[in-house]
Amino acid sequence: MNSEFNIAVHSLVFLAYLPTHMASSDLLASNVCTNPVRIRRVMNLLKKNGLIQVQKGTGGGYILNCDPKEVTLGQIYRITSSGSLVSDWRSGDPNMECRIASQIGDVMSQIYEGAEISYVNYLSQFTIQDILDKLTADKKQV
Amino acid sequence: MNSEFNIAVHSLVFLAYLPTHMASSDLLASNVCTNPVRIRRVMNLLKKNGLIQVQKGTGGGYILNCDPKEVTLGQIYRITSSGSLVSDWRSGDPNMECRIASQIGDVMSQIYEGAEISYVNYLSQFTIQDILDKLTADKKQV
DNA sequence: CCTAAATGTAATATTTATGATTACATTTAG
DNA sequence: CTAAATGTAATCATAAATATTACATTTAGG
Repeated sequence: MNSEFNIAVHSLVFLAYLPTHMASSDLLASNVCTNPVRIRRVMNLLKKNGLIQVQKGTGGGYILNCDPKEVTLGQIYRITSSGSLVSDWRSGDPNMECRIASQIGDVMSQIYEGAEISYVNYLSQFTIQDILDKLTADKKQV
Repeated sequence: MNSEFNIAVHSLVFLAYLPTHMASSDLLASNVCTNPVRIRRVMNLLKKNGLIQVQKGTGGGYILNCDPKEVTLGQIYRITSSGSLVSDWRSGDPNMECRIASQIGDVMSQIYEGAEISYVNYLSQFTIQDILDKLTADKKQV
């Protein structure tokens, strides 16, 4: 899987952590440890889905536009990475005579479709706020 | 995800389809549409886990050594592709000051661990025989 | 009105991952 | 003894992922 899902979750958690602060792509990039262009591309997806607001020009950047308790990792996955579980390599070949070789590609695709649904369901049990809470919980003193 | 899981499933279904036939890596490779070296590597994993028997030398090859009604895609996934769901790219960096950036890699890893478990559970509902049945079921006449 | 700082986005380069090929040692039936 | 098979390492080729560069556009503020 590519890592845009990670970038989206990280960025949203960051924005939820500083909800009044306008964060630039440079700031997000250095926190996430990637480059600003990737951040802008991912943020653009999140904007199109209404999860953040964007301010262009001087002093601009990104700010949260959703309730972190309501947005789940399942939603974010669907926005950034839908279909990524499906193997792009298919065994066999539809043009072959053999019933196994000619059809198994389709059968495996169906199974991956189901896996995708089960994966989204799993991710939907976590909200942005859940992740933020894990990160800001005070640690036991040693 | 890499495609060794697909190759393993396809090969096992093929062997289950011809349970008395010794299939060479060349034969499997041409049915799966890949090269014999990959087949042998994957078959070797399956052999180590007792799912097939191998006969070296002239006239050798692979033959099923399990009950296709008992072996699930979950088991096969664990053999060939365990951990492949975990994104190898980590956002943030443990050495940074920021609590988000320094810890989110670990938190996301935990989530991927859980996803892996849920994925294996999903795959465990399908057996080799289930796949074979889908492929050999007679189609409606048109 | 100008400038500096920001996003949007395309094009390109670099790096990493995946898959294919080649080569050869080993095994074994006949 | 030979031919046909597996096991496996090394190398090559291709594809995918990520980073960089470049530049058009937007906009706050002097």
